[in-house]
Amino acid sequence: MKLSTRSRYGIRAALDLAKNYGNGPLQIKAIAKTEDISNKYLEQLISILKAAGMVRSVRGPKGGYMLAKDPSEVTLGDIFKILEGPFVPVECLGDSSYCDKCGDCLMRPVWAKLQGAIDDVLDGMTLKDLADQSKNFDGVNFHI
Amino acid sequence: MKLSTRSRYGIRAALDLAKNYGNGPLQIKAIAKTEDISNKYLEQLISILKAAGMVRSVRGPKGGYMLAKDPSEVTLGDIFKILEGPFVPVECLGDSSYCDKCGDCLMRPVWAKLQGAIDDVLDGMTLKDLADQSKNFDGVNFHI
DNA sequence: TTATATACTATTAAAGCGATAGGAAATTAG
DNA sequence: CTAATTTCCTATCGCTTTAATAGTATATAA
Repeated sequence: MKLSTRSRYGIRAALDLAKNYGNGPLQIKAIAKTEDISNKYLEQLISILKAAGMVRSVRGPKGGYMLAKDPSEVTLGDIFKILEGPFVPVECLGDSSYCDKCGDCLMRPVWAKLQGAIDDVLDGMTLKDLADQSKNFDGVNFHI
Repeated sequence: MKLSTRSRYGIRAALDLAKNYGNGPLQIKAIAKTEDISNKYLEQLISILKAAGMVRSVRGPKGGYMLAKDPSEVTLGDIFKILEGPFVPVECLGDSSYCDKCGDCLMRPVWAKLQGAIDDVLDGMTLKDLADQSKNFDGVNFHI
């Protein structure tokens, strides 16, 4: 079980935006280059983030993207939920009317616990946390 | 982000085997019927569990499958790791030589924490725990 | 007016998932 | 010995998702 590139690319791009927060727009081309991600593919991912209200955009020359919120208010969980959908191990967790036997279900509490554990980790880390840490490194932040 | 049917089917089948532990082999046909899973597909999943040493088999009439260990020694994490592969958000977690900059990597500790949180939940629940709980219910254990 | 950058939509190759199919090999019952 | 039963093994298939590529339209700064 692995993460898709979507969330990883998304987090990298979002971190670049976070580090540039307050300094005007950052262009797809620039992000794609520093992160070594396909220009057009990254465009799609960022447009998803934009549709979800996480980033704003400016068109035309000197345009680009910027975070819509302060980096301290954006968690990794936010990015995940947008790009991969919420972690819902089984349908009935999100929709209790999915099945008429949820009350008797042996596994439902286990899945709920799993969901909670994952959310705790991802919601407990903000882009600001990461950006602060990245000051200790020179250049590239992470590589996968 | 959702679980595949593999681990869910696998857990259901393993729980049936756990409840039958000590009473001789249980046949694919029987498990598939009570769990309403495709016979042939379940066969493949159980053969994976067998290759991993989790179940034993007896061929021929009156044959079938049985758990190779006591249900108290089989965790949900075991089943997951066999059927879905270990939860390794990124390659470099399992293979530290994957990338020569793991020491500088900002995200690696985050992924490691996530992996730990998931493993804690799944490794903390055994088939015996589930089998004991299932005695409180009549018939079907869970439904997804 | 032109160059630059986002916006939008379509397409594609490859991989994984869930399932189906058919026959080989082992074992038991008669 | 034979027939029935059950696991074992491998191939295939339809479908969806992923990651990426491509092309055109639209907005805007200089």
